[in-house]
Amino acid sequence: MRLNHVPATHALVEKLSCLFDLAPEESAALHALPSRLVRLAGDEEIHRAGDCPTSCFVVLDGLVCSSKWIEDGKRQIMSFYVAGDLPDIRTLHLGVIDCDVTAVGPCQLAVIEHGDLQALCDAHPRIASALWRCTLVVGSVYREWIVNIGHRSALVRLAHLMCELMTRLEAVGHARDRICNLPLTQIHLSQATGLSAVHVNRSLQELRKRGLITFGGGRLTIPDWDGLTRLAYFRPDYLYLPQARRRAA
Amino acid sequence: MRLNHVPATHALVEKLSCLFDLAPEESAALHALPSRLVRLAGDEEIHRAGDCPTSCFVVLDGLVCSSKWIEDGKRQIMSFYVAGDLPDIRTLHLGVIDCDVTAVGPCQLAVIEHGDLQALCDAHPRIASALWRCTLVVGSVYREWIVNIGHRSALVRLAHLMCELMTRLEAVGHARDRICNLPLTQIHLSQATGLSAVHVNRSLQELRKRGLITFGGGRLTIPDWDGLTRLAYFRPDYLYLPQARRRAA
DNA sequence: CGGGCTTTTGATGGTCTTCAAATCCCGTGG
DNA sequence: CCACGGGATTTGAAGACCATCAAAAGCCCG
Repeated sequence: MRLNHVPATHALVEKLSCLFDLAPEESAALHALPSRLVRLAGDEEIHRAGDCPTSCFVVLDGLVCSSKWIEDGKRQIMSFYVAGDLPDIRTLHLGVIDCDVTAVGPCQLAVIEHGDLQALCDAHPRIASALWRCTLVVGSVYREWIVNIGHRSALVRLAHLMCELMTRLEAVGHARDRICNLPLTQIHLSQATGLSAVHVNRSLQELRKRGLITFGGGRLTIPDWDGLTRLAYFRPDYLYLPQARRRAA
Repeated sequence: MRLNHVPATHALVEKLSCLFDLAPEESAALHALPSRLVRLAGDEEIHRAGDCPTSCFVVLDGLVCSSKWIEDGKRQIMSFYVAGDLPDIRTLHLGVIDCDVTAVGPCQLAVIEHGDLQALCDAHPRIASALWRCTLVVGSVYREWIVNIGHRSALVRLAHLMCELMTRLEAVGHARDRICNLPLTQIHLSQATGLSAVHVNRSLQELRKRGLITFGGGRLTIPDWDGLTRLAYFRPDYLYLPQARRRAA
């Protein structure tokens, strides 16, 4: 809970400078943004549906997800968030949050008070625009998930999710050579894809048998990237990844 | 294609005044916003995936949807838009659009150039915030669709969609007494729910047999609202409908 | 009246779910 | 060091739900 101006600043500058050239005063404002560092163990709840948070956070490290509990005791995961993402920035404008937000594995977050973030947006419209844009990209990912869950078979659905996560982790430098840490259980995967855990298990075996992935122990490897993307019909356009700076990092 | 300052203005003032009290200068700015009226027949394409639109539009009347064509020639509808909605406002910040936007039935739209909308946002941050909020609500609807498609049975899935559309149409005064015009075919419903058209047909019959809905000929009636919402586990929270002003209209 | 789209019906089969139990894995405590 | 326990993974078998294929019937509009 100690005050620490470094973490959020760094992650946000990193993120926003991919979207547009930060002016000196914008950089300065970001550096002045107060934030506090929070560490969480796996499966810790950050927000519960119905909460009215008064702060937002940036994921510095680890994996976060948003989910809803369904009427029959099942859970649907709606999205994952990786380093640099702002999972709950919408609470700045919506107030009540309509889903749970949970740390999947051990996480490091930088928490920013709504007031500070709002002041930043008021003073720097281009930063506000960039944050707006971030929420629009998240919306685009939702759309792709609707496609994935609505129309694709279990095998393809899982393959697509693997492609997405690997691509997003690579984009922020958390994956290299198609290898990344991914603290997901097969149960998480079943909740994210709308499949039963048993069927996820069998589909994963099939993907492994085809030599497309290695997955287990919190680690994902994709030895045959072309094969997996072809199977998954994966086109990364919907992620709206900034091309610049990616390789430089 | 004629210039007409009335339509977009009126719809936007209507929409935004639900979210916050418009200051006189904000009202004035909205009234000064140039827009042109466009009428479309059913099934007319507004944007195609990959386009880079230079304008946005407000739905004045009718139904619009966004959709993607899947690899095997099928189509997934990701969302519907009713009067007052801004289906493509994200193009203001994202540039390329990643899905098709199509008129479902006959529509009336008010088109606004990106430049004019951007100028409005620059000059009036509270309007920009309100528009941002609108895109966040759309995101919330996406999340609920992921839940719906991912975890609910065909019958419940359709029931939920009916509840959502009726609620949204009522909120903008386009439904009364649980009756509304809804120019959807069963094929549209199948594309929106990820079900086969045949199964949609059978599920609709079941809903009718239970006395929950009447649907056909472009018209939806829900004689047993409580029964339908109970079946669908429908909780309208995720729509973030403004309570005020609704009844007054 | 005819053509095209939508809706409806029937029959079959595949994908995925559910239930149940065994195995594995890993951290904990005796 | 090993026994224990709980969660995760794996396997098997049965059946539900939904997709697919095919074709008939209904409907609207030219």
